[in-house]
Amino acid sequence: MIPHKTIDRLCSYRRILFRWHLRGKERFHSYELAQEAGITAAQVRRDLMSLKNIGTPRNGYATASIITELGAILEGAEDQKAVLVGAGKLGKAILSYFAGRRPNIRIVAAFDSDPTKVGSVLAACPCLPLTDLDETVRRHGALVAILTVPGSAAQEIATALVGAGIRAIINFSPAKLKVPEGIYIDDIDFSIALEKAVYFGRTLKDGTGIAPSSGPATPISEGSMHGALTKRILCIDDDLDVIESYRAILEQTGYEVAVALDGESGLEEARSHKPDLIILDVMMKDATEGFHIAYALRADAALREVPILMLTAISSEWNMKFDKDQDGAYLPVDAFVDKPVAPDTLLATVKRLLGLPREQINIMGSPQS
Amino acid sequence: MIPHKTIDRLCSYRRILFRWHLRGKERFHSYELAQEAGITAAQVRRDLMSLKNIGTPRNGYATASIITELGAILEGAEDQKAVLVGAGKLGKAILSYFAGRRPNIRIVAAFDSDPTKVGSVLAACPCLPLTDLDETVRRHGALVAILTVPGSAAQEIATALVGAGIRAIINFSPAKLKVPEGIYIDDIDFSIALEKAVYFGRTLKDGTGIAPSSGPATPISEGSMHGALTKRILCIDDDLDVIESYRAILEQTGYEVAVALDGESGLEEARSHKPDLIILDVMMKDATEGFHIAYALRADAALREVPILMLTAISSEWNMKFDKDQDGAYLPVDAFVDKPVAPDTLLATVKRLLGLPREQINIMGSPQS
DNA sequence: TAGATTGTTAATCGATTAACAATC
DNA sequence: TAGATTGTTAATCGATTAACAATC
Repeated sequence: MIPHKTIDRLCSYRRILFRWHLRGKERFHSYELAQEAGITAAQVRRDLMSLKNIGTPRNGYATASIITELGAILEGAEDQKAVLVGAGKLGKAILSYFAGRRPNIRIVAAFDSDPTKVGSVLAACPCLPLTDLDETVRRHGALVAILTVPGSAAQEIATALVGAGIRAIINFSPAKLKVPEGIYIDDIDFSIALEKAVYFGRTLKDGTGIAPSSGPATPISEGSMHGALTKRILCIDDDLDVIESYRAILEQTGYEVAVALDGESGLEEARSHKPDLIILDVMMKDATEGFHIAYALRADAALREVPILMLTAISSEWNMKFDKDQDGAYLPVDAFVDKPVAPDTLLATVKRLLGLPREQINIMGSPQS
Repeated sequence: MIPHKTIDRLCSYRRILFRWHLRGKERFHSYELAQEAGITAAQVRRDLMSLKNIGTPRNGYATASIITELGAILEGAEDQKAVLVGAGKLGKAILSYFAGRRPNIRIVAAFDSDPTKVGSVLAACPCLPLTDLDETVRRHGALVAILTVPGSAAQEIATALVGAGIRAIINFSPAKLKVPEGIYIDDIDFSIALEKAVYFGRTLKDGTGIAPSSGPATPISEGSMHGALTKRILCIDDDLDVIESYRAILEQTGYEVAVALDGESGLEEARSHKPDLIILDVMMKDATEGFHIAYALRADAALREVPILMLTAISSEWNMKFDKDQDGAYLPVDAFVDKPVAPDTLLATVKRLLGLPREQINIMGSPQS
C-alpha cells in the first residue's frame, strides 16, 4: 500500500512525464524529474521504487514505460466512473473542467435537488434528481463521488453515497464527513485555503533577496479577424478518411487543398508548393511526429511564417489528452483544434489563421519555464 | 512560526468553535474539539499551545476567548485583501462562494484577459484588465492571490503578481509555479484530486464492517407558494430603526405588525397575541439571544407552529458570518434572510412562509450529525 | 575503465501520540 | 479532597534526506 503523499507525487510525475513524452524526451534522470517537480532526487528514486520497472544507472528511466506503469497503478485496468452531487456554480465549473479531459475517468452523472436543474445536460453529463442517486451509482459501479453541495446537506448525501457503493469522496463542502472506516475522503475547503494563504502571506519572513522581475503581465493577444479566399491549404494526416473529409469541407468553401499522408511527404510538398496554411495532425505514426514536423517547418526560412493549425486527439496509449494549455505553450503552432472536428469549427479557425498578420505567427513557441 | 499543518487545524477549530459559540456552548474540553475535528485530544492541546490563552484543568477552554485568539493569529489586525486572476467558470464560482462570507478577507478585484469580461461586476467584485493588475494590487496592498487561469498563463501571471507584492498564491492551475523563496503557494489541483480519489477508491481495503445506513437521500423540499393577507407579524429586534423600517414595509403591504425590542418582551407578546409569523433577529444583546428565543417559541405548544423568519448578520466581534448552511441546520426556524434586507426579499419570504402548510414548519431543527 | 546514476539502506527530521506531574 | 483535565515533556511513528555499494 503506497502512502498518501507518495500517490500525490506519482500523479504529478505522470503529468510531467506525459508532457516530456509529447516533446520527444524518451529518457530522463531522477534529478531532472526532481527539479521539475520541485523536490529532491532521492525522493523521486524512492517514489519510483513503488513500481516494478527499473531505471538503469547509466541511462536513467524510460519515459514511456514509467508512464505506463504509473497509469496502471493510478487508474487500474478498467475505466473509472465518478458522479458529482450538487450542480451549483462550483459543481458546474468542475464538470466543465473535467469534460473530456481524462477519458479514462468519466463523470457519468450529476445530481441536484433543484428540479429546475434536473433534466438538463451540463458539460455532456446528465443532471438527475437525488432520488436516482442510489440506482445510478450502483448501475455504473462508480467508486468516486465529487461533493459540491452546501455543508448542511453534505453528511446526508455522503451517507447515501457510501450506501450506494461509493468508496472515495472529494468533499468541497465545509462539513467534516463521518464515514465508515476504509472510505477515502479528500477535503478541499476554499475557506480554509484562503485563511491559510492569508496567514502565510502575512507571516512568512520577508524573503531573503526577493527580486522577481516586476513588469506588468502582458495579456495574450487574440488574433484579429480578417478575411481572404482562394488560399492554398496543406493537410498532413496519416488517416485517409480524415484527409478526405477535410478536403471536402475546405474545397466546398473555395480553398485549394493539398494533402500528405505522412510528415516526410508533407514537408516536401510544403517546400515545393508553399501553402498559406498547414493543418497538421499531432499524433501520427509515432506520438510525436506532428511535433517534429512543426519544428522542421519553423526551421525552414521559406515556410517559417505559414500558420499551422494543429489537430489534437486523445492518446489511446494512456488515455491522457494532449493538454493545449500545458503542453501547447511550447509548440510553434498557431491554433489547436480537437479531433473529431466539426466543419464549422474547422472553417472558423482556418479563416482566422489565414487573416493573422505575419508578426503574430508563433514561430518560436513560448515556453513557460 | 507555526507549522503548516497546525495552521490547517487551527482554521478548522475556529470554524467549529464559532458554530459552538452560536449554539451557546461557552466552554469546551480538548476531547470534545478533538472528536468534532476527527483527531486526538493530545493533538488539540498541543495545537492550542500556540496561543497565549490557557485552558484550566477543571473548566477546559473558554470558547469565545479561543476564537478571539485564533482570529488574531490567523487574520491579524487589519482587513486582508485578495485578488483573483482568471474569471472563467471556476473563478466565478469561487468569487460567488466567497462573496460576503468573510468580511475580513475581501476579494477586491478580479482580472481577466478577455475584453468581453472586463468591466463587468462579478459577485460584487469588479473585473479588470490584466494591465491594471500591478497597480491595483499595489494600491490595495493585497497579499493574497487566487489563480484560476489556464496552465499556460499561470507562470507569467504568478511572476507579475509577486512583482506587484503578492505574498501568497492559491494556485488552481496545473502548472508548478516557480516563485522566489518566501512566497507561499497552495496548489489545489482538481485532476490530481480526482486521480488520488480513483486510486484510493480502488485500493483501500474493503472496510472491515461497512454497514452504513443505506436508503436514498431525501432532497430538502421547498415550501410551495400560497397566498394570504391580513396576517399578524411579530418583529423582534433590538434596533428600533430596523424595526420601524420593517414595520413600514409590512404595513404598507397590508400586514398587521407587532414589535418587541428584546427577546423577553417578544416572547410575552407572542403569547398574549399569537402572531402568524415571527421575524427574529439572530444577534441581539448577546450573540445567541435570538437562538434562545427560537427554542423557547418551539417549546410553547401554542406557538410551536408559527413560522419563524430569522434575520442574520455579520458578527462584528470576529467578522465571521453566521453560516446558514452549516449552523442553520440545527435551528428550528423556517427561513433566513441576511441583514440589511431588501424590501422585496423580505416581502417575498414573508409571503412564502405564511403560505407554508403546518406540517412543513421546522419545529425541531434538523441536526446533521 | 572511470564516472555517473541507480536501488536501497541508514540517519535525520518533523509531526503525532502517549504519559504524567501540576492543578483546578 | 478526589477526580478530571490541563500543559508539557518524552516516546513513537512516519516521511524525507543522505549515503553508498552496485552497476551500466
